Amino acid sequence: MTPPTLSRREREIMDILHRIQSGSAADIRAEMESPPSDSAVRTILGLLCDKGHVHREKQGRKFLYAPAATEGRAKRSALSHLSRTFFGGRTEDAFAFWIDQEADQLSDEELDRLAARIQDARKSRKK
Amino acid sequence: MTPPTLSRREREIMDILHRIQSGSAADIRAEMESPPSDSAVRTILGLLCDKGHVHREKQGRKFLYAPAATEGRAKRSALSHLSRTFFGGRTEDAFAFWIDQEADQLSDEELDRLAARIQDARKSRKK
DNA sequence: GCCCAAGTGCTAAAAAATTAGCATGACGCC
DNA sequence: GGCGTCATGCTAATTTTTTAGCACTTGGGC
Repeated sequence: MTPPTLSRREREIMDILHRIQSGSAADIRAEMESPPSDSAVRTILGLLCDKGHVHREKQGRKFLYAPAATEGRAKRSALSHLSRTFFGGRTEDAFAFWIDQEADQLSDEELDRLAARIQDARKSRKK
Repeated sequence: MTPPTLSRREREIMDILHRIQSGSAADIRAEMESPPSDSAVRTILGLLCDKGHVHREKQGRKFLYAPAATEGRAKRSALSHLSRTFFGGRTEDAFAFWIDQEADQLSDEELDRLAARIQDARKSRKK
């Protein structure tokens, strides 16, 4: 579908950024598995800024980097891509699969909260 | 976390393969946005086979390519990566966000089925 | 003000990915 | 069997990514 537009390292960094929300070049480098040099990381960060995927602002002496898209937007996009790729876009199927997978790890309370939330969503929408 | 091990085109092809389940080199090429030459596609497919991500078997005159991992395993892995990247691995948070996002698009029946499935899962585990 | 440390971007080299061209092998048809 | 078509896998060239080195800037302490 929409072709991946990010290189390997670029994607790795975007993932980290989504995970940690924001951080300095050094913070990001610290999260990489086999980090290249400092300057290599900054080069990629620069590219991501150019492409508009990352926003940065001066924070004292250093830069603070963060995903340019709002958190909600990024989440929606990731969820939607996953749903299309693995479940033909059928959200219910995706949910169902996930629930079956995760049920073992969740407590009764968590499951109850989830079920309740579904009912809430059901009511509060429509109209 | 675990660094992306696939290049741009490799990932694009893996996504397509997960989407269409299996297909010939030509089928896969047809799904790409700006497809390169035939042989370029086959080269990448070959690499993916070498790396063990793709399985292929002779189907008459041509090859049929498919993801090497079982469908369930691939789905679990994708879901888990997403949950860790965007929700700190807190599955309940991920669910909750998704439900809120999708509730509008789902019918009452679908929501009910989902809620029911949660309760089923809750009962059928623990023992 | 002067220095040190931390942080930066640029540049160019190395490595990896992407690509097309081409020669080869299999299949079906006449 | 001979021929054309389709599909394949190499090979080698091009393009993109990834990388480190280095010189420059900024801020804080003394």
